[in-house]
Amino acid sequence: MKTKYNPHRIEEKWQRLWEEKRTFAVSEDPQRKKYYLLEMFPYPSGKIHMGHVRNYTIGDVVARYKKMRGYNVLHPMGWDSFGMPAENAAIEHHIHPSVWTNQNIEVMKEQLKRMGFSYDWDREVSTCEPAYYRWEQLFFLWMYEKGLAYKKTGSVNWCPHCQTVLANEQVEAGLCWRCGTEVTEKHLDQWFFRITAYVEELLDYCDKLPGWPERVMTMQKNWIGKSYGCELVFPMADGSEPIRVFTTRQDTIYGATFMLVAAEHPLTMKLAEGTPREQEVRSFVEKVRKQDKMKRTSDYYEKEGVFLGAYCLNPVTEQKMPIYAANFVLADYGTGCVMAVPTHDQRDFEFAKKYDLPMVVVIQNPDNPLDEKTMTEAYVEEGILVNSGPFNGRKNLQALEDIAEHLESIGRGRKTIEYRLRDWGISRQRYWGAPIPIINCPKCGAVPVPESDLPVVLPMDVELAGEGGSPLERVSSFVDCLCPSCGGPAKRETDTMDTFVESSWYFDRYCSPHHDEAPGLDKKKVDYWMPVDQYIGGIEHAILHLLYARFYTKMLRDFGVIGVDEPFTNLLTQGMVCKETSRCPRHGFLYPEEVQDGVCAHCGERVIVGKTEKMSKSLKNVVDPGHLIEEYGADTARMFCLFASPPEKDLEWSDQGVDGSFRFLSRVWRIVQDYIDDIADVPPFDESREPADQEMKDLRKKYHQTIRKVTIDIEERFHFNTAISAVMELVNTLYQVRRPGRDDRESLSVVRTTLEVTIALLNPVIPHMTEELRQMMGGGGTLAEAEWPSYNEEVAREDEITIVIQVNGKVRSRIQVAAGAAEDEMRRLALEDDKAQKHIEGKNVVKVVTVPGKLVNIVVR
RNA sequence: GCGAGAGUGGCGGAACUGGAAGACGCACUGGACUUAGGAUCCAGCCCGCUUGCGCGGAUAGGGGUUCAACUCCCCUCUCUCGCACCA
Repeated sequence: MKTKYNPHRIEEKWQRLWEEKRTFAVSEDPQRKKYYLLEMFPYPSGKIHMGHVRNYTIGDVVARYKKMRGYNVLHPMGWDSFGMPAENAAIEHHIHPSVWTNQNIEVMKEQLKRMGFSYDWDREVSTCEPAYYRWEQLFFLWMYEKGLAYKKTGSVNWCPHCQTVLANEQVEAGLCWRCGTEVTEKHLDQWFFRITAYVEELLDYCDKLPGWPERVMTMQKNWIGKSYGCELVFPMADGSEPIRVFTTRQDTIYGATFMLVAAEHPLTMKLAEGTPREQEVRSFVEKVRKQDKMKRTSDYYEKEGVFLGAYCLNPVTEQKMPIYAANFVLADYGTGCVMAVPTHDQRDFEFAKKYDLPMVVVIQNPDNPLDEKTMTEAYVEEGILVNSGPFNGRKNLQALEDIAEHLESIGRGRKTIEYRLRDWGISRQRYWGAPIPIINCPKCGAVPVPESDLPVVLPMDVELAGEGGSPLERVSSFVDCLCPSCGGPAKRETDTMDTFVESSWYFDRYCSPHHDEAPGLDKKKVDYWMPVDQYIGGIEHAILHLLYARFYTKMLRDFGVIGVDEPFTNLLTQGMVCKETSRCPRHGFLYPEEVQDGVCAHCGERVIVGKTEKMSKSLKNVVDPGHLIEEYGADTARMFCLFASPPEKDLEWSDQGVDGSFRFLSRVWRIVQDYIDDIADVPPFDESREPADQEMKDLRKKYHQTIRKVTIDIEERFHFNTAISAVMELVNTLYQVRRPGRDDRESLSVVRTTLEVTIALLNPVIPHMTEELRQMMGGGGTLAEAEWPSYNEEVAREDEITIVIQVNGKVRSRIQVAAGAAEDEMRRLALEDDKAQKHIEGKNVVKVVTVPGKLVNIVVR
């Protein structure tokens, strides 16, 4: 019986079957080795895109592979379902965020199921449900108690478009990371998580996670930005409160000739107040505040400042140093004040030149002596200390430590460490997020909601108009409440939490998704599954999400809720899905379906093909997975995503590539159909024997080699593209084999096993078709629950090898030798070889290099 | 500017620790089968000279180490990503 490959019928059939049989449902089994495979959960934005398809296909292959290898595999899926788009949709389409979100979840869940991913859907988690965020609120209370959550007034990044506060990390080059609007400054009371309490451990473990890509670790280290230095004390000339600065360059202290203060620093106005300069300084500060918002328009601002009319003293030279406010000094790094050493810092140099301030060389260039009067830029290299009192003549870097100690001994400084990392601002003036469980009482201040009153549920009856402020402020039934402490009238906190909080622990929740007792995590189950063995997701989360999740994990560990130090043992950051853009001179960017035969479907103009970029709606260079499945089926979509490039690289979309993948699937399908009648009642090959027929012997060897190659490619490198290539070779080989006669049962059994191996190896990639073929061939059960094929190293080994003969490094001939040929033998055969002889003739053989199993190189002169 | 990564046929990509450059696929060319095919099967396919065999050149460019370099070292160019006044 021969049938045509009909992906839809097959795929829907097996998806139904897996669901009915609960094939991928798992529970803790201490007898078996666990494997926790996790892909970053999606935001339910509407429907899935190719980025999801790729990410989840990669994960699914690993999950299915590990299952076949006998692991107890946890492979969950859920929804990062709080966030601004739901609120924007509510404003635009007058639909409640929860309705919009749940509709999207339904659609996307259907799509994921249609892709055939092996999720345990019983563990589905949706972060916008009170059953989820109530535990987050509980953690918040614990954090508040321990001082890990606190409130602070501060200037924050404000996006006028989204009407919300943004974390530093959400501001990219002065623009809102979501909408690209220019970010302004606003002063508000904000909630913060004290991530800095864990800064050392977070940094430490950067070197203890060998399963993470180097560059992600580097990015995290840079983000944390640890620097060793000194806090130095500069007395004021008039004896008032001294100025403290942080520096990593205490070796240049003798060259510090003036002092810089951040314009926004309180000290700036304090020093200027009541002096004739007050007006001038005030307008400068205003100017800098505005400058800040124009970050994007200029690469670097021109360095500017204003003299504050005051002086401090250099702590070692006792020289008077004028104090300036400057636009390039950061208020929130170090102490907000900087000692200026114009000779050895480029910024200070430019500043000194502009305002004609004194310069003293303190690090001399040994090769090319410096002179303050002729220098055109700061000297920032190493050198010999000069004009530095007792430290003259020493190498500057080697004196760093001694100078620090000297300053400490005279009470003018101490060694400190400074970090770039700031505490995590989690307040959002938004509706669609987890409420912060705090009540603000006019008498008692901020009072935590009692644990027994959790969850603080987001009210459903809310009006979303899109105007400023938090929508929750207008819901009096939510806001007005009684103070848990004094019983008087109070107001509920209306800020909601950053959605990165939800994604900082969802992987823990997957371990016991229905556990409804505090703290929402069943320790025994979490201990069994955590940590995540393999995490897969986009590089765009290299810093924020991953750093927050690491922080949260350490904190929950310290709360005694979980038992691991780090959440993700191995991390794979997959590349983006890209496609060329198409553009019509009249209609702008076009969707692929708006282009027909190279012309615009609307006006017939020739389409301009642009460069390849990440698929995005704005460029319209997107392929809808829905259409792809409709046309080719899920198996082809999966196949293409894996075959086109290795997972960590960007994937360039190619319609022809998709065709090619489909063709290969058809080719596999056809060859099974071709043999199906002949092998119907033939058993698999009995591996304890050897086929009599040479061709069958070779075919058997080939499938053993293929199993080996595919196993290694998946196991060691996740290189599915080369694994698939290997199976393609096997299929090609089978096509080449002379067809055995109907009564040649031995040869047919080799063919049967070849087909079975092909199907098993491809199962993680194209699960539907392979299940169907196995069933057609008379296999029982499902491949999903079958064992990964094994190979015999002995059989896989080549018994004859091609040896390359080189003369002076150039390939001149190739010979076949037995696999175990001795070096002498190889050498003899090479020297006797006719083709090699021609190149040796008349010359001296100087040397012969033999590499067993590879080559012989004859060096002649 | 600093840091990380990359650069291989017409294209996507192979080549693990230095040992046959270009696996596999796409595109292209030819053949077979066909009423026909954009289906399928088979074959060819880095470039140049030869047009059989053979020879030479090729892994961004230049230099080096080595019997041997896509692979290691130095310099230059290009691209991508991250950070970007962090004192």
